[in-house]
Amino acid sequence: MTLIKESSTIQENKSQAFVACPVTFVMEKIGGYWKPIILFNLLSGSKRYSELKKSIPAITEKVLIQQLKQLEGDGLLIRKSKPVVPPYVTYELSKSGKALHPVLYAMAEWAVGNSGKLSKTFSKQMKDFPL
Amino acid sequence: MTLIKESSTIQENKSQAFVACPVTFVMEKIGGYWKPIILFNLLSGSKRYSELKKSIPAITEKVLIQQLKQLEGDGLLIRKSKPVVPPYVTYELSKSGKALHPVLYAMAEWAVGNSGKLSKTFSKQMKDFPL
DNA sequence: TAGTATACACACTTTAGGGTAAGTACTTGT
DNA sequence: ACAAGTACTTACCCTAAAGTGTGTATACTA
Repeated sequence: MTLIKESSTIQENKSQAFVACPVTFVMEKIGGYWKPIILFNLLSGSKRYSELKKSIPAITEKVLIQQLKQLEGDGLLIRKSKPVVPPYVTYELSKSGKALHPVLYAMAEWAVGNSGKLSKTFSKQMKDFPL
Repeated sequence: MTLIKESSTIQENKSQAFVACPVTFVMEKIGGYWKPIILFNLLSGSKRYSELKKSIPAITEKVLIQQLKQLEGDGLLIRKSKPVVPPYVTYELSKSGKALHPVLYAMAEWAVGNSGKLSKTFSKQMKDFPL
């Protein structure tokens, strides 16, 4: 995790917007490209690290843990590990993580309605959407 | 606008996730850091370029137009310009842009409920939330 | 005549995020 | 003896996003 330069204008700009706009606050937490996908995959319940990997084949291991750590740090999910060999680690949504359900759901609904050709694919996914 | 290298693994990864996950589809459209904020500011109605700039002081001009162009390109908003001097350009949400309202609203609600100290600030903003 | 306002455009630099590849520790299966 | 599985970690590199600064056309105003 590379440190953030204090003089970074980007960060200053972000923190400006951050206090002013609730939507930006959300983007700070789940704005990373993979985060919504990870949360989406955890909506259906707790999963092992390896299960997540299988669910999201396109993500690399480094990025997956990186994002998981950040989400954990932001209190959106909870990591549970059993002290066994081989390791057994599960991730599940925290209370505020679960509270994101309406957001993810609204996103998915919008995708279904506004994706044109893809809508059929998405509609299938929506059938499995955990309500 | 720099061209995207076809061999880019990132893009391949993204397009993989893109077809598989509705949430990712949404992130493709509004995933940029500033896009939700811009959309949020346009929810209340059409605005001139300069008004947007004032509403979002932290964004630079370059990034603002860049994002506006992308949003326009993705069909989320409509640009209208009057052929006068000085120029008079307004931006407003398109139909699918307006359809994002539930998403933005869900985000804002989540922010109000999960921001701790900031919740008061956000609650004030929510009073002005265009329903 | 110089200044102001508007909505950009362009070139250049910085930064954060993400990708690649390799390694670790320990046990179980062949 | 050796590979395989598990959940990571580390070091290095590349790219896309974002920031900085300057320029432009035109009309109105002081």
